[in-house]
Amino acid sequence: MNTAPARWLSDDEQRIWRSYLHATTLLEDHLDRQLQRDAGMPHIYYGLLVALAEAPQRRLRMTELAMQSKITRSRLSHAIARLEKNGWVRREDCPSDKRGQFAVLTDAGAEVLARTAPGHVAAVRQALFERLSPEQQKALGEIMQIVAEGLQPGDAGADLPWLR
Amino acid sequence: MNTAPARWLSDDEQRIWRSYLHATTLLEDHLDRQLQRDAGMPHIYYGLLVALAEAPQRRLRMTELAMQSKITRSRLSHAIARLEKNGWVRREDCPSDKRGQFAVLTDAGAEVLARTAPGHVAAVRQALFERLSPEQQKALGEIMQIVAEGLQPGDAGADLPWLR
DNA sequence: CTCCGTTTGTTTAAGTTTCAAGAAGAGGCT
DNA sequence: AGCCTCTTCTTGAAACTTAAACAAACGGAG
Repeated sequence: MNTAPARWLSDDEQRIWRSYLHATTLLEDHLDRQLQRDAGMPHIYYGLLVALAEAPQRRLRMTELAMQSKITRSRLSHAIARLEKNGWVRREDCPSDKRGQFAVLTDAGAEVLARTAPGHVAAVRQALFERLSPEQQKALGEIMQIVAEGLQPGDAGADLPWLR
Repeated sequence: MNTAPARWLSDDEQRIWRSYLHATTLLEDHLDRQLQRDAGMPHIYYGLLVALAEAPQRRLRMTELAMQSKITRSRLSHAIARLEKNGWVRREDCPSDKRGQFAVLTDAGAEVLARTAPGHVAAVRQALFERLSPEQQKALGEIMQIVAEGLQPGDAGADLPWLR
């Protein structure tokens, strides 16, 4: 229950918020379609492969991968099951913690990434970076950094030197 | 087929893009949870009720509602079916076009909106506007406007009733 | 008027995500 | 050792989204 006077959004704020909603849903749909068509998987799954490709030994613990990707472990479990069925990822037991599992990028997975990354990058570039001035790009980065930090306090300053 | 040299993202661009992905997924999850808890529906469904509430006669043709909300007609069809089951929306035949359907906000739907809007606005405010300077808010609006326009050319400032 | 391509909205099935519950190991405490 | 609690990851069912196929109605051309 909230006794404070419910403050609505100003006209400016409403415009900004709606632009945000439109742009983010359109962009997500756009990239999802692009990747579904060219790589046979949705955007999030692609992100999982990227995270694995960048990790040492091409492998990550399930929990760490889930956190990096901002998804629940449950969702990750299903997702990895699917990627495993595609032969792009394989699971390995963790020797030091018998509860643990590693998700490991297979050669086939790396190959899919190598084949589809250029097209995806091009799509991102064309939909976002090519349309924004350098100042706007910089502002966007700062804004999104602030928003993310606000919603997930604690993972920030750790490895983000540019935020001070 | 693309013969151009596949240009990867620069370090700066990568940081910006990752911040974007993190922030947008976190914010979407955050608002989805908030609305699921307080209003019993996901964010998109809430947006449909808002669109109807703002429309003349509290009603919109399915196609128009789908376009305003940036979703497919198929998805809308399912969504309205669910909202109808909740008693928040009802369908009405269009007299002038026998294929057409109106989605109409019911009193119960309006009541749900009135009850839950303040909490939702507060969540948006707290997660976004309270953390950004006026300049950043302005920049965000411009950036998102550009991105949306790029992905859906033709619906720009043209018809935005909320634009007053 | 009939034909033909388009628009409107729904439906089915397959895939994805969420939620709640649960199995199993880790780790501490007595 | 036994017990308790937390963490890790998985499972199954329900909800949601997507893609493709579809029926019905529209509307223009011949």
